[in-house]
Amino acid sequence: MRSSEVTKAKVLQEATTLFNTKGYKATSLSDITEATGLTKGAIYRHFVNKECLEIEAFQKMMQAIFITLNDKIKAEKNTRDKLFCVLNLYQSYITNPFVIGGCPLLNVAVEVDDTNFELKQKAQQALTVFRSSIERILINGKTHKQVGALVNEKLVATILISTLEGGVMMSKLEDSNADISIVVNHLKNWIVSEILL
Amino acid sequence: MRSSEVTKAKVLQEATTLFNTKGYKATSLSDITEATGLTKGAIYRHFVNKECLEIEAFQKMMQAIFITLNDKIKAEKNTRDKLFCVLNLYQSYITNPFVIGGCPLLNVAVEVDDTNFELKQKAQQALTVFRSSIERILINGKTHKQVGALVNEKLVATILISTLEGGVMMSKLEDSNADISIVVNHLKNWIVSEILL
DNA sequence: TTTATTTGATACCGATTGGTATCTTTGTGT
DNA sequence: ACACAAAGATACCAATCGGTATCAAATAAA
Repeated sequence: MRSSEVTKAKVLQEATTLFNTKGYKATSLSDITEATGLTKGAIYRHFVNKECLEIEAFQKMMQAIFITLNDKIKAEKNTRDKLFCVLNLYQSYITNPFVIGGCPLLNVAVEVDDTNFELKQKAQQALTVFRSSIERILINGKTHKQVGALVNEKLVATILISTLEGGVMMSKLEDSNADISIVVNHLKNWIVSEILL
Repeated sequence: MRSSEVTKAKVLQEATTLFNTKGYKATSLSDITEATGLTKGAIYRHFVNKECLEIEAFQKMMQAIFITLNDKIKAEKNTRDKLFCVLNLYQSYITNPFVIGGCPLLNVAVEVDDTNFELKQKAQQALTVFRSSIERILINGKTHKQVGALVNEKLVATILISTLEGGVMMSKLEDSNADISIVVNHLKNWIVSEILL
């Protein structure tokens, strides 16, 4: 790894953490220079402006999450355990912060408005990717006779994501893992009793 | 109403909208002076600093929502319709923006960190109030034999809030009411089939 | 009507924002 | 070892931030 790539990676790493905890707009360049020990000149050598850094950081974060999640999904054999990987991911946002600051998708989705056009677009794409990977599990589950044929996979994906995102929001606000645990437990029961065969 | 009260109310009104759409930190004093047509001097006559304005605006917004919601709940006779009032409130965040910018509780919960101590505390209190008003509906429903005796009202309240908040987040991100409609419809079915007698 | 108080406007403050031009240093290929 | 390009540091920029001291106008009390 070239030294410049190390620098860029360090900037992305620190910026990612700051963006996901303080917020994108609320994180200043000086926050990033302070965290990295670098100067503004060094940072702007690798990113044309702050908006590009924001987008790259978000993309890199979501990519890392998706890759990790997909690996875990692939490692499981049956539909139930594959779906549980998704629940465990959200549980981990609170209990075992893979990336501190909660769910990056939730954070961006709530922060952006119509002035952050590109970042919002990236968040929309991330949601689409996430959605379809859940739907794919369910569709594959149907072909393997593990999921009820009448199950609406779009509906299930929406309910899973919305409930989990809300659970993360509540747990983060309360500084407690009670809510996300309740949510995950409830969804597990729901999956077993209503989705799976 | 004294003229100074009119001014303060106008500032709170415009600030509320801006905070709930752009975000609290992202809304500057000049945004507010521009929206109200007033000057900084006039605003700081009524609010000691921006943080106090943020807190008062959030409090006023949540109070208005709770009062409206409670009125609608009281106007309904049975448990089912009372619970549906809560669902309709969240549906309205998207379809009939009582206050534009989505759910104020969600917005604050996601934006605040440990540096916004007081605002976070107010959001926590709002969640507690909201939670217990749902639990109260369920407890009253039990005494009137409309809710199953085995129903865990804390769990139900958590599931309802988390799912609805997540639904608002998704619908706002997608600029569509598809997700919140799916969520509300699903929760209505759940309430009828699993909660009510 | 005169006086006193409140309310809002103006002009300013230091600090910080994102961003850039320039210089020095570092590393690399020959 | 030398030349050249890439990377990072320094110093600056205009614009904006939240906040305030002061002044004028409007209102209320006398």
